[in-house]
Amino acid sequence: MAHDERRLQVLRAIVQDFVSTNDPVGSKALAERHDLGVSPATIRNDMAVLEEQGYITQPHTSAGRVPTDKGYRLFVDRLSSVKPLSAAERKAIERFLDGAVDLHDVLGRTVRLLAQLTHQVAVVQYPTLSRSAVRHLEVVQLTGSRLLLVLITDTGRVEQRVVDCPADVTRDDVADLRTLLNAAFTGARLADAGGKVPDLLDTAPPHLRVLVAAVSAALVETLVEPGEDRLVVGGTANLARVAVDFPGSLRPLLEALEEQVVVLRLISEVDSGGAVLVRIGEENAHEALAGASVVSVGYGTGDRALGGLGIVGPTRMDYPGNMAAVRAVARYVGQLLAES
Amino acid sequence: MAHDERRLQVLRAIVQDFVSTNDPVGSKALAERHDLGVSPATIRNDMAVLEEQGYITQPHTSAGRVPTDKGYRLFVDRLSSVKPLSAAERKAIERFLDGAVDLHDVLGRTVRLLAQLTHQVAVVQYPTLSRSAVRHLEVVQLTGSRLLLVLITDTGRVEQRVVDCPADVTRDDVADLRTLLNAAFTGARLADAGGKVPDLLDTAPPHLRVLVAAVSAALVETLVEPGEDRLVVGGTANLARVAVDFPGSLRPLLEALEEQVVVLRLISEVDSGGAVLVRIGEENAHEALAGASVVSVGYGTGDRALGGLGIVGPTRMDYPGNMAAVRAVARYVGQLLAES
DNA sequence: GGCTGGCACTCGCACGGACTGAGTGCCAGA
DNA sequence: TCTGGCACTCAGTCCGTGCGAGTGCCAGCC
Repeated sequence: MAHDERRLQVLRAIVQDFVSTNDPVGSKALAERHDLGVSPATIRNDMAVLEEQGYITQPHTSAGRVPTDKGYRLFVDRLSSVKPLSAAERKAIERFLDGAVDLHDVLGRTVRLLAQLTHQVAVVQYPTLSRSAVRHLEVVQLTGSRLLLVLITDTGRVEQRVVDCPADVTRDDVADLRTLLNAAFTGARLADAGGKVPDLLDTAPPHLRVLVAAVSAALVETLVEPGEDRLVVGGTANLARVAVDFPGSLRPLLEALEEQVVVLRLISEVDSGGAVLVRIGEENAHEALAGASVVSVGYGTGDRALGGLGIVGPTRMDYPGNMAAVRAVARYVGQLLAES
Repeated sequence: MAHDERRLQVLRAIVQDFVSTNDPVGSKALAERHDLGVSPATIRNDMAVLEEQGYITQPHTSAGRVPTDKGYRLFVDRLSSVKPLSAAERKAIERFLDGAVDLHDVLGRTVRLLAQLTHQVAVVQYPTLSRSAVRHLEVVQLTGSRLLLVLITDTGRVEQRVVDCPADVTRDDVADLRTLLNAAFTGARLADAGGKVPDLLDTAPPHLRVLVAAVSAALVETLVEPGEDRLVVGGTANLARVAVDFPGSLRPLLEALEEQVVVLRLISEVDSGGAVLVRIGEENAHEALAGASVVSVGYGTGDRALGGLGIVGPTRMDYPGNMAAVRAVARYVGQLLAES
């Protein structure tokens, strides 16, 4: 029906205007600013229907309309077209990320870049350990019985863990241990590492068994520990800019961002197909994020998803633009990590 | 003169009351809440003098008085006594920091702890590389000509850097390189590393010279690079709580906190004698911090300062309490790092 | 049947005046 | 040198009014 079609145009126009002006939008302004081909009165009728269906709402009786979460959802799903990045923006991404010197640097730059492109808070997850493979394991002796185990993954992540051994170990033991560990684990996915421990223990020379057991335990623990899925957050200053969209206070949101676990869950639940995921307002489940939207996507090398990245902002945000930025940055980071 | 003495008591009372209530404090309230032994009228005379001297000011004509930066300065320097931490707080520090599993973890816990104790934004600097010593250097071959150099310091910091070599290297070369590097640098202060490079180059076998040169260059670069002085920031949610103390917006402050360089300079300029440093309002030089105070102190093992840590908050803060907390945490972190 | 112009109605908000009360400075007296 | 008294100042609050944006509804038109 032609009706429905026009009503959707009206919804789109409302979202666009509201996002850019932050004023509830009325029928008259809408008719003036958009070529809808009908009079304000007709738009009013459409708005009444849209409101009844729950896509828009009025803050108070004599005000214009504002999109609801449901309205934004419809907008994102059916009304927004892909907004390609400008050449300048693509250029900026390259310029910004090239010259990064290690993983820490790459992710630090990524988060700043994303915050700058979207004017929102950006979050980037470190490549998940469980999906990474072992590039090298290093054992450094700290004292007689304390060893430092250093894990280097193929994604460039470096993790360390102090291991206390039951007894003093010799320099030769350390060297043997290093050889054994690398033979067993190098190239293996960390997710599979746990399964290799029994084999390793069987083949290890008896006098090293205890040592190998202690060190493998630390290794497996390192990757199982969910706290080890790190997160980089940046651009919180952008929150101050949009403070007006968060009545009450920014506090719950800032707290949620510090509570890495919460954000981690959001960011790491990425679509396996590589699509950009948008969670709007109440869809976020976590209370502190009820007034916020999260745009996230997985990044990876080739077919392997390494982690997630995305942005957090008010529900009143430029979804098409932010989705494009998030996707572009993820793609570029994926490439960058594949090279190294 | 007894006069001066009482005037200082009045200033102290004003600071204490204002910090706890955030209301400009008047002569009557002061006389009621503190045993100054004189009438409000007398206090008014003292206040007039204090105002003339620039220690306090009135937001508007018919309001009470508020301390100026200069007033807080006098309070910190002469009027505040050390406020020992409660047993519960000491206990909390121990409980919080024990069980940390690596340096990253220690500093993460420290920043959270400090934010929680002081209800302010906390910042902790990673142990400065230049003051650390090399515990171990590891070389991992990524591809034929790309090496990953991993530096482990005696403070538990692990840094990595990718080194592109002019030509392919063999496995034996890598092993030799590792031995050479560790022989030359292990145990040396990183600040002295640059000076050891020429010697190392002289003694290195000719076929390894180019390799050693490339890798040493990367090493020296890593430690010279000031960007490598990392920072952990936490408790920004506390800013929202004290938003009222920052009239314009939190934005400049949040930006300054993200601009690590700015904060780094503040935090790393610590007193060599180990005293807690307080910078109040305008004393901070940096514009965005004009309305903020910074309380910082160096932490270290024994006589060696490794880095700085501290808090950032509104000028209206509990100086004695925060100074005590910062000092206690720094002391504990120093111990913790000395052990490992 | 759908669109449009007209119209009465609602209600948030900005403006302005009056009031209140906390706090001050000053002065005369103890 | 301190104190009580007193006149004065002025930010914040409350309240009433007017304005204007925006709506819903209805009768008429295509």
